Amino acid sequence: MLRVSKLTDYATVILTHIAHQPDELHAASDMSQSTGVALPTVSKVLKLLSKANILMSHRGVKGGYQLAKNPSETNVAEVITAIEGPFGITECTTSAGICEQESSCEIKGNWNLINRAVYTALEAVTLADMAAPVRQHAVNVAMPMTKETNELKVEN
Amino acid sequence: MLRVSKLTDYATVILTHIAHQPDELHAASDMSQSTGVALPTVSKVLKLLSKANILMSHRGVKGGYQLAKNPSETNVAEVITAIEGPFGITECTTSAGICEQESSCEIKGNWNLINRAVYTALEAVTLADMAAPVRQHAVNVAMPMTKETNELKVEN
DNA sequence: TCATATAGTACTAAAATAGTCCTATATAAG
DNA sequence: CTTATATAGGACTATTTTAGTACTATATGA
Repeated sequence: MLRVSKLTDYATVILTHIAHQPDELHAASDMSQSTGVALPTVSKVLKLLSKANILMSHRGVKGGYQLAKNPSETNVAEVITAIEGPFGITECTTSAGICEQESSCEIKGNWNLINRAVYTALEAVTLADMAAPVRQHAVNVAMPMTKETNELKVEN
Repeated sequence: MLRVSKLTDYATVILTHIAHQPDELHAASDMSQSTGVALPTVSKVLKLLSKANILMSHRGVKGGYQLAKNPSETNVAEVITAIEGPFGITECTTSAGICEQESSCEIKGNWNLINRAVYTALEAVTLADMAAPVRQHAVNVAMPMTKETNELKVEN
């Protein structure tokens, strides 16, 4: 588990598809056909992406959706946030004040660090990366939490 | 979103607590009191952790739980897996053959890379880290997916 | 002005998660 | 050897979240 929702998965598939032809308008019905996802569901996803300024929409006859930015300027973290809301690996990461134990929680700070690390990893992957074949990628993640350093260091 | 379950969160709190006194036995009822989580729920978590060999259990009077290994030898990724099952950021990452589009999916490979990156980030954080105060940590994540390299490179 | 496409919202159904309870088994102490 | 106490394992219920659908409004090109 620790899974993105199905709608988020659809979103990445749809966006990758659109990224291959960034200058054309793509109607929801076309996207439904080419991805195999039901039209109402595709529409829901496209609306959410549009609201988050990842897609631009054009109404009316010959309308449709297209990317709002270059494929390299939209990343996976943004897509997840657009579909699922604020990014948080624990409840208290997103919204403070819900957990009763929050004030005395010893590990809240560490969860925040982990959250940041996961976010950074997802932020580093763009639509351009998703549209490219796999073999041309490099993944490099290191997250040492040692006692040698004395300050929080997050690099993107 | 992209959230670990509440039970996983409880698990980390409980394990961090136990990590402070690794040589003592901790009864479920004690853990319930000190964490504020209901006893049946705490028990459920402890059983799952025990089954995954993260905790050792002792039955009977004066029984309880203790860490099966050193705090530095258990990491957050293991804890998540113990509570939530196999680690997978998308459905197809965990179990192939469920998604109908899998055979023609263009982005499956990229999701696998992302999954690996997230897992590596979580794997790098141990119980010893969680039990230590926040300021003594360093987080360093880089995940360039460029066209310059020609092979998959994953470093832990 | 009409056909077609998105916008927005509300609703229903399904699935995953959380939480509880009960019975069995092990063990230390009296 | 009996009893109190603790975990083991499984089944079950309730709750919450997610997925999916439907309907009405609005924009736009022909």
